Amino acid sequence: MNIAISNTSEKPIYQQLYEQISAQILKGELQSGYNLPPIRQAATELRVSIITVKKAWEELERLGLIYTVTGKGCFVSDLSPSDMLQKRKEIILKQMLIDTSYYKSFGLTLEDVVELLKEIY
Amino acid sequence: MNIAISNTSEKPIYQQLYEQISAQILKGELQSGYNLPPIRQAATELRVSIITVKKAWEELERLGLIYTVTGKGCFVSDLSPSDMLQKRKEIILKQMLIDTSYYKSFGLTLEDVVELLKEIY
Amino acid sequence: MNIAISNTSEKPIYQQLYEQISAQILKGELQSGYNLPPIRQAATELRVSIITVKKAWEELERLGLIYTVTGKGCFVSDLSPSDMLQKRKEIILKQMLIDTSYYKSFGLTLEDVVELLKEIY
Amino acid sequence: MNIAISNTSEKPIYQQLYEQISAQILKGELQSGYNLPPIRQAATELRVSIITVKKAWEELERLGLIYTVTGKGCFVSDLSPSDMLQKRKEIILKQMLIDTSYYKSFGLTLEDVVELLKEIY
DNA sequence: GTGGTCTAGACCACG
DNA sequence: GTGGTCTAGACCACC
Repeated sequence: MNIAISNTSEKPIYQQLYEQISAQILKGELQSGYNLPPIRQAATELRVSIITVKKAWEELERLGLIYTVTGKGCFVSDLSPSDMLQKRKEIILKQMLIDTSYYKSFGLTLEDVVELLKEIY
Repeated sequence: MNIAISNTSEKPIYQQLYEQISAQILKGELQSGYNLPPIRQAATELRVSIITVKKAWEELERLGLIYTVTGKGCFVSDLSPSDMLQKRKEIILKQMLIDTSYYKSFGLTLEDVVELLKEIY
Repeated sequence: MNIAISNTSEKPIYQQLYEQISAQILKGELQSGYNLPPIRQAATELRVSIITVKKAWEELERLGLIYTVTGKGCFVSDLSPSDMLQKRKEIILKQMLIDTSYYKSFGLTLEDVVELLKEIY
Repeated sequence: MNIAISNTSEKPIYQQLYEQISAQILKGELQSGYNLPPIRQAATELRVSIITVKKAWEELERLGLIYTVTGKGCFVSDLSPSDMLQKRKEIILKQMLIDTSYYKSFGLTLEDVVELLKEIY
């Protein structure tokens, strides 16, 4: 569990949390069955409220990335590599559609975008 | 003035406003000296609050894209084509840096991103 | 808004809330565009926490039954009668599958269940 | 003893246990005098805690479906067929009252419910 | 005034 | 010790 929280970010904390964890799961850094830290422990370590952690965990469960066993803990779901690729693609494409509509509003062509990307990536 | 407002969007309305107008200015659709509609009129037409329009206009002024003449109205600034290109690049790169950091968090390479962009652009 | 809360019920309060409201929407008692009471007002009237109301409203939004306009309030979605029938059926069937599996575990046939239902309905 | 346990279910494990066993007793699958497996053995086989099994057995005793002989084990009670029918009806009706109140909250008539039941039973 | 978020602390059922 | 829920009160952005 390697999480960076920014209190000054525009993004809500719980969203920062589930975005980072979902990325780690879909990259394979957190493997199937991995036992997430108890929400209270995570809350203490990250210096946020229990409810904030809970909200992030709930979103991860809704995405099918983790499952909860009351009284035992939360665990990374058993996803096949193809499931993971599929989910990863879904999540990224969703964001990319927003990004491209922004670029398009400035009149950028695909070539413009690719060129700029190469500069900064 | 061709603006689309979404009430249910996550983006605040004033931000939707100034993003769309700044894009139109930097694309050259709204040319130097163009007289923006009076705040009250814009508010009525767009069915939003006067305060919301005021905030958007203020942000545009802060960006140097428009200037206000008290009692006469707001006008698109006189930017040279190179200034406009420069500003456009600044704004887009600022957003693109955020976008790419998100892609990177999922472990995507430049090639991955370009490929996905080609699919949906 | 006619809601009954039971603090002694096994069901969490937020669930009681969204179940009752979703039922009212799908029965047509709360019509499209109906402005739900502000969460703070609802919390005060129902003598529960703001967060509890928020959680219920969030679930309703997730179900597509209401939508939120920040700064303005929450409103019942514009569902066609066929959409409503569809959603109602989905929700009820989901529960009914659980119920029937319970009846089946006792060896009851469809006829047994129907007969008992007629007795108590 | 043919029991299926779900860790991710909303129902507590001890409840899953006594519901399934009580159903088996009342269906006649477990007959009078049947010696239930020792708590420790059941716990091992079902991969749950001893405490959990104990709680389920206690609930069954409370329902009058089994009795304990200290040092010898737990046995299915000697119920007459009419007693069993009576108890079975009680338990099922109790649950059915909850179920029907839910259906009623959505405005369903007896006919609606019966029709849906026929679809899925 | 409205929703959006967050905190700190509490009680409960469950295992 | 774990998750599940709830409270009361607070600050913020937005309209």
